[in-house]
Amino acid sequence: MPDPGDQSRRGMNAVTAAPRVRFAPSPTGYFHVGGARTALYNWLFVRRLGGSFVLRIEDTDRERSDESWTSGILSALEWLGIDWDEGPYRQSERRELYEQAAERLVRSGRLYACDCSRADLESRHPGNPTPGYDGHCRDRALTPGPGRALRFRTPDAGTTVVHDLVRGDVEFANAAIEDFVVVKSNGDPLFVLAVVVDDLDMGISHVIRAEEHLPTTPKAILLWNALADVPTPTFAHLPVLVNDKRQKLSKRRDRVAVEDYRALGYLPEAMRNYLALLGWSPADGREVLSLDELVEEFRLEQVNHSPAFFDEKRLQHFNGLYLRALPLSELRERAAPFLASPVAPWPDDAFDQAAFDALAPLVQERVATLGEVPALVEFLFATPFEPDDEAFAKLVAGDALAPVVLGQARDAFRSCEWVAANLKELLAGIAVAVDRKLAKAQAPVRVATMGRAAGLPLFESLVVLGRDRTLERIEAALARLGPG
RNA sequence: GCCCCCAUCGUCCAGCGGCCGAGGACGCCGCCCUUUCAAGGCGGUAACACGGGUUCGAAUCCCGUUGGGGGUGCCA
Repeated sequence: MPDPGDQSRRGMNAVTAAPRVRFAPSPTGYFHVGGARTALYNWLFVRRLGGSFVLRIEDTDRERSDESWTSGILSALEWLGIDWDEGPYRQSERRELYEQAAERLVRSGRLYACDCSRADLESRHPGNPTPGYDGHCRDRALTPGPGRALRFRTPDAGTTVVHDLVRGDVEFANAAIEDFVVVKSNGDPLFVLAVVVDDLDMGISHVIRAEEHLPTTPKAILLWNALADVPTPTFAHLPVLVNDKRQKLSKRRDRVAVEDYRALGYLPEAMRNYLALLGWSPADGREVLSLDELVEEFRLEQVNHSPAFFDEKRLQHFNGLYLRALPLSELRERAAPFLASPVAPWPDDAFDQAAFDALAPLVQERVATLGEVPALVEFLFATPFEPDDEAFAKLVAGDALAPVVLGQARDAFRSCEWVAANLKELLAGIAVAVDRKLAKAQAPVRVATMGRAAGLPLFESLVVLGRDRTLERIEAALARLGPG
């Protein structure tokens, strides 16, 4: 009998044939960036080699899985531009395959029935915090049936080696691998069985997934070799993504849903670029790479070994780069959803595309995400217009010269030619008159007309705002200051 | 507890025995530019966890320690 851990046949597959990979998320929560990176690495790997990307939904846990999570995963993948060649397959629809495999393994003696409850184990090993299964039912020859789980009879000796493209060979002593459950006592197949049966059935050549799966891989290999006489897939275990406490990203604890970033106005190409660089970098050190360049340069063998922190600041940097590189027409299209209901802080009929377009170039170089766009142009569309209280208090009400500046600006703006250079020149003159730098003199005018202490360049903005509204707002500010 | 993985600036990466008195990027700080804010330019800050080996020579190889992480009894 061959050593079940024997891997000598490995390497015969997928060397010349096109690789087949699978991305296999479980629909038990929103899709987070760690899953997105795993999907991306699978995708990059297989695209250059002309292979196939299979999408498989691992929903064997009926308690925790939900179809709504599945649709979220699919739309997030689409948004990122990660397309699939097959699927999505659902493990919940493939149950028969797992049952057949389990039957075969029972017949060949690799699986045995077990009726030990958790309490039984505890009573046999009181106080033992975490022992593995003790093999109690191994030789009891129980008949499989309801109320009895199916366990895999693991070898007592020898070693199972995981050949990993990222980590090299990782060895596990078979003696340390307990007889693990493969089918629950209620008949449901467990993840480890379903995955192996599917990978086998789908002809998967490379299993590229997060490092958290590495410890269960020897079990999968044992199972695989018990089921079929074909080489196991090649494995690649990617370093996990961690939070600021260096713990694995968790759906419950950490707010890192791909959908959230989309809603905040991150571009998929920026997200992709950033994600690709989380755990890998091209040989030449470039950091901004197009999709084609990523496909061309990406190598699993170059993937880092240590966990990476998802740094939103850095993502933001990449997003800004991509945003600024967009042609204006494209920026306009991408920004559109953020300028309309339900996102925009103004009614749809208050929006004026031409006004936005006029300021778009100035907007473009000031935002890191599309979500920041509305705030910059809100002064054009907000109805009614209300200056920010804090800014008004500080830069208008709190400035003894503000009434003078505002009053003179109103007078000067009343009849001049309405172009930016003119407005600037007029206000510069007022600045001189009140003995101030232009930078400080423009502050009260900015707050009165644009509502905020900082934002787009003042004069260009006023040109688009128009003379009437500009004068109205200055009057309103003066009125608010009251007489004297 | 046991098994496994990992270990270079705060963060993400480069480094695969001499080119390293450690390089790039983000962040942070300063300066310049400037109608605010950005963007941009320039400069600065800051790391090989520790201890043993191996070697003429170690961030790079080996061992150990420490630290971090992951997995672990019918989740995936």
